[in-house]
Amino acid sequence: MPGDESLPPYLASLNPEQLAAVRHEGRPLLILAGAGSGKTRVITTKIAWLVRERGYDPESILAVTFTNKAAREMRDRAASLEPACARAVIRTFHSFGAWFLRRNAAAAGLDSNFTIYDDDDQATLLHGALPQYARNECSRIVQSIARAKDFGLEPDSPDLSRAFSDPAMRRVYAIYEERLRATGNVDFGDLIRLPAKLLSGDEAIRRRTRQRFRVILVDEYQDSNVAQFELLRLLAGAGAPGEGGDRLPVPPAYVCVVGDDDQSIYRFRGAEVKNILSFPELFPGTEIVRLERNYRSYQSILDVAGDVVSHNEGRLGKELRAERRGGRPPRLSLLEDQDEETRFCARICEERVKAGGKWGDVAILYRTNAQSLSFEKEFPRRGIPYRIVGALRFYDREEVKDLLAYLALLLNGKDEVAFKRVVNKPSRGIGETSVEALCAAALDPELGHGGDLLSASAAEADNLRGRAKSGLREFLSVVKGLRAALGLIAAPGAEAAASTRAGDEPAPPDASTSASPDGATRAPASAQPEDALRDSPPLDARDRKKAGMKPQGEGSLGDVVERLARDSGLLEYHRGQDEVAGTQKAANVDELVNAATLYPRSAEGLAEFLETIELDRSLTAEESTADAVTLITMHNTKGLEFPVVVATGIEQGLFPRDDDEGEELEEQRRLFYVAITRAKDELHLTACRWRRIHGRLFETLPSRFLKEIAPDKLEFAGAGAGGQGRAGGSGLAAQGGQLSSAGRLGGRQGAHPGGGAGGYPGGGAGAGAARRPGGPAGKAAEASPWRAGQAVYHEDYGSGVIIKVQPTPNSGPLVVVRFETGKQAQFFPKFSTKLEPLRG
DNA sequence: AGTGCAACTCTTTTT
DNA sequence: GAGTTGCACT
Repeated sequence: MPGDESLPPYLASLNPEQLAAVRHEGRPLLILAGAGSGKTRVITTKIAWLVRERGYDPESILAVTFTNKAAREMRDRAASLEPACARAVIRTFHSFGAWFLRRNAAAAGLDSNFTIYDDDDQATLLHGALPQYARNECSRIVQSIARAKDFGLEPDSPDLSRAFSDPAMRRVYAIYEERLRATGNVDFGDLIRLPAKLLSGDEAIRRRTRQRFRVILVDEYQDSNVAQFELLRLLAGAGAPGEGGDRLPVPPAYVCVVGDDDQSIYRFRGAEVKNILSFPELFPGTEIVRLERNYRSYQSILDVAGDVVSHNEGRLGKELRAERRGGRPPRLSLLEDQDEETRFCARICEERVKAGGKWGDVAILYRTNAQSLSFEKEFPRRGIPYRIVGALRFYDREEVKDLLAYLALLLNGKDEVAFKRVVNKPSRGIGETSVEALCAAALDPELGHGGDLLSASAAEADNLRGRAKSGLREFLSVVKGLRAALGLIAAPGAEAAASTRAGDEPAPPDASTSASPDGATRAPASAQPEDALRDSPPLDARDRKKAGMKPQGEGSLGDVVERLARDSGLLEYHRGQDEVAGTQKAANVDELVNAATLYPRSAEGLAEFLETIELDRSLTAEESTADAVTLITMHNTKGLEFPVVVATGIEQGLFPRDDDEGEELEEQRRLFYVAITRAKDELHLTACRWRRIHGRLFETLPSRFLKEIAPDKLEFAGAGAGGQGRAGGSGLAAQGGQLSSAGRLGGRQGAHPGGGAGGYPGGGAGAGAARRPGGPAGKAAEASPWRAGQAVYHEDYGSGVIIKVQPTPNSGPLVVVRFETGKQAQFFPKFSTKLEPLRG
């Protein structure tokens, strides 16, 4: 639109494409927003514009993102443009799903106080149902089940093979589902799948929902999976070729999705790039706006990013142009090993600060979390403050999870996973046998406990022996006291706290909702009122803190958690552990108590507290504002930017992995693209010649991605081993040539055992020879029987074939063998007597 | 039932 | 290297 009118200030600074995206309305809109193109600004401004200029009720606007952080930022920024936007529903996909299910719990067959199982809980649940599968097998199966749910597949879906290769898994999936439904809880996949099921199966809910949400915005759309697409389609009431065309008297909602196909990096979690690639076909009449002006990086950095991603096929096509011309080319440093890489990174941080910058200007990026370790060791030594994003999660700690499990059990006595976790914690003499008996009793239809383990425990306690019996009684009395404190059951000798369930319909006198002999009541399974969806969304902990909210009245949830820590004996137990092991467990317990003080002391407060934690597990105690270097995985950097970025470990075998090919390889390339485009001013890339993986040393080559960059767009810094300086400072093109040949080798590493060092321009003959006792690499390689493709025989496993060979510094080659049985194993032929090569 | 030791698997990436 | 599992012993 031409600037022929005077724009209100909040629109005036937008560029023409951004303005067009903001002021678009009507048909579906796809905004292709390149990295750093002001995407969040466009979405938030668009929300404000719809409310202000187009008269939309903020509550009729639904905006979904993929991370809690993005949702928070979007909420804050929209509200700062237009205060009424605070009433819009701006959430992550999963948090929206939870919100929706709580309001339609009965129809979905759930407890309204359901909790959300993480992958660990899922594995525990499955292991309980099918003990013949080992615990770690259960973890893997459960991952596949999650994947199936991402694809929107049910146990009886015909194309379930998309998630499982083993047909026996169909039954396992079905059993898992049955067991999960018995707990009344959900897993992450359910948060998407169940709302979609409700919407497609229940016309009243569908109508109500569509009447409410007239605008649907999706951020990071390239990361959506099949189930999320389904949900979007049902919410919108459009884009359904065929079946979605129901006869509701509600026109389709206005749908606007924003994304960047080049930044799709969650395929492993079920994300479908196809969703964004084919959006225009799935939502007929779609209009596309491209945001290609990058306000973040120098052109020199974008050039590199562009080179890399141009090697992918199947893109919508987009070229980022920097508003900041020029800049120094990114620098590639080929280093000897991880220690040198660590020191290299430290030096970059130190130099930045010496030059007047801040620690916080620098981010160190890596592919896997394990790589953070060497930085964590070295940085404190050198006095470099750092912050690790994503790892070391507070809520994953043993002691914290124990307390959370107790809390979940208070809300829902059918929570088998929580029950098993805490019934004997600290040790009360209740062994596995007793626990299994109690679970069986709870699920036995004849006994009528309806899966409620607390009720079953109370009834069965007498059938246990000695210590188990008294221990269980003890446990039950702790639980009972806490339930009373929450107002879930009438407190003995106190005023009926049950009536303080604020804001909810009064609990019906329906006898079926009251099961436990100790008087525990389950949440009422009553129908939801028509306008249930009118509730404004609950605030999360950060919002609460910011608003200085403290629960009024009769104390906070913190009191309950504190009492739980004391009564259960866990606090005392952990104090003891801390003394023995020098840990901080008791302090973590305090921390959790502290977090809970922001919530009211009620069943609702507790459910909200748990949900916040379950959905935002990255939440650290306090977003520290201290100036510190950021240590972060490449995945976690999406949406962030830093003046200085060091992307480490750009090595073949690590990034990409040797077995990455096809779609997966393209995804890794996109991940590299994301990493590169985080840098505003300065970008460094590092690759080590020796890399320690699983505590073992491997010789590596620079990543094949590096040779995809035109040599003149990178600056090369040599190996610099022992501070010897750069390798051949002249002729970048020549070095690029060497690198290219390295890349070729890298792609076929298995066929060139011991020949890896050729990729390192700075390596020099001396250093290389010293590390290869066998003399010239080529010769040694030809003499060796350990080559990929070689047939072998193993005393225990039979015959197989070598699929990969990795040189190591001291142990000779490491060979990976796939046996005819399908088993895969690695050996050091130097040490193993059981493996021998077969003559072809 | 709980402890201690040896062996084994695993690694991407996260809502 | 780490975390977990399985087994034997107390």
